[in-house]
Amino acid sequence: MPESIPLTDLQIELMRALWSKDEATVVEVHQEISKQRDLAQGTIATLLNRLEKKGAITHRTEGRQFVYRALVSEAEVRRSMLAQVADRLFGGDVPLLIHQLLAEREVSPGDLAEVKALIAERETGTKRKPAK
Amino acid sequence: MPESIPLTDLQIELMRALWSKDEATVVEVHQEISKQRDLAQGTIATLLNRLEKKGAITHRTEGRQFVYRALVSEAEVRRSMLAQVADRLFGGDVPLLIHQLLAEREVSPGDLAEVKALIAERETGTKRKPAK
DNA sequence: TGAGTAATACCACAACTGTAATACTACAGG
DNA sequence: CCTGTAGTATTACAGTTGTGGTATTACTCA
Repeated sequence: MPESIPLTDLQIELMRALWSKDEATVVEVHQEISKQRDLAQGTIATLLNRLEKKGAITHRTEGRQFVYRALVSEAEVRRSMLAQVADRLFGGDVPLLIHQLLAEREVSPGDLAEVKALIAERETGTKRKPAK
Repeated sequence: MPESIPLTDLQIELMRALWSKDEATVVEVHQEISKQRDLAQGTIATLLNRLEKKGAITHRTEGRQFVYRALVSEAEVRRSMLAQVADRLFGGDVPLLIHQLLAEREVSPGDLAEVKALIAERETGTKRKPAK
């Protein structure tokens, strides 16, 4: 596991912009972010810079523009951040966490069915999880 | 909903110490934290101070000691942080989140059963969710 | 070829975090 | 009464974050 860089909210927003399109110039990221909040383009550039220094992204140069690309995948970040919350806040109690989730938000019947299917899978071992 | 103060990891650890015993002196919190990491007592005092300034905790004075108490409940923090992750990182996709959870960690059969029960509850509307 | 313009680089700044040394204060025991 | 000591307050400092102004650079088009 790549040693899981911790990301702040804003940083995650930037990463999302990159994840959503694989590669993006500063301007593109800026546009993406602008849908949510109003930051100067220079700010975005600085933030991307810092993310690069932390190893979360890279860039290549295309003409005079920088084209950024994520180095950590969305899946990795999801994994580590979720694990973080599950462990530190729920003491690893997965059912409790799921309970919280189901209790506090609208979940469509279709989604419930989906979750049930997931559980069935786990139970029958259909999708074998590598024996530890 | 009390406007959900954001907490860092260390801060959550402090809060956990308080949550676990309802009230605690600086020394007690320090002892609790010492199980995990090695911080000076003065550091703990400073951190508790800052948490108080942010409104996450209060204290009363007992003799020359401060007895701290959490103002935000563990449940509230769980709620808001989980919502945070669910929304910002999973785009609100609860099944995806649960999938991640089940895929990445050991879940006992008992826990699976528990989760199934939760879902059944939701489905039958035992705990009625207000029709949207 | 010169000027406008679009990009990035560089620098600044305040707030917050992690961490602790040091100073101050008040009680307990002699 | 004086002093050790246990406890809190004050101050410090470096690193990170959020934010943006200003300087540079390098195309593009007349």
